[in-house]
Amino acid sequence: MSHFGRSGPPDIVDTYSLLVLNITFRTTADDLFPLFDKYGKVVDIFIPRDRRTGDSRGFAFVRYKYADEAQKAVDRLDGRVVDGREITVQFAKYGPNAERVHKGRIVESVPRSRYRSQSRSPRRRYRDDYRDKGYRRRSRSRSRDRYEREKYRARDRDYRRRSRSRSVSPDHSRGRGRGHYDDERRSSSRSVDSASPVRRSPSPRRSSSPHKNSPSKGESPDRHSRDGRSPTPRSASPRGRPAASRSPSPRNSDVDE
DNA sequence: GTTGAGCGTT
Repeated sequence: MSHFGRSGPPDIVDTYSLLVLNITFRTTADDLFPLFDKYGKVVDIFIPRDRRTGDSRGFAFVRYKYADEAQKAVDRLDGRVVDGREITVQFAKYGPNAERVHKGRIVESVPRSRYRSQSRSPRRRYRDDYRDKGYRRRSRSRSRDRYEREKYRARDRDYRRRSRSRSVSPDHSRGRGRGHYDDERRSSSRSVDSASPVRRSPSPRRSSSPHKNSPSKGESPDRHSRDGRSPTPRSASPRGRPAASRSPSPRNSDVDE
């Protein structure tokens, strides 16, 4: 996707690619085009984007027609603040096909015709390539990963805490004084046993209406539900319920109220 | 709505 509407690389011959780093994630080729075009003839501008989300990766490739212009652009645009961020302009080191590039110009191309004969060149599809490089380079968002990790850790912590709760039980260590106290302990243990390992209600509140709407009037919203159609309009076929075991309240039909 | 080392598309 080039800025010129062409598909793929227009013509990498006699073109000098510049790598623009540190650009904002919102910066597009349209924003970089005028800046780079001012210093020379820009052949094409390409900004790699994530295939999953489609977001910019934060860097772009600007191809100039002449090396001197590219050099000038690098010298003039390198360190320029674009969109509130300092961009880094430098010559590309590698080409689109992993070719060695010198000053943005491809000086060494991969001899695919030669390797074609040999099985040394495995047919790496886009998927494979992506899985090899893309995912590894995916650590572009450290904060996000950290956030996810934090979440995970929180869960782990909760889990651990629950486990510890049981371990803390002194009844295990208390092997002394087992008189009538035993009864009490048993009672307590039983209580804890049936409350701890099973499942603890994280929300003891009866607030079952998270709606921010606070009807001061004595309106009955449930009436709407009841009076309305089926309380569980999950599918277009209310009768086509293949799950017979999914009846939370079998007396729903009985309930007249 | 967020992020930030790096090298690319039909």
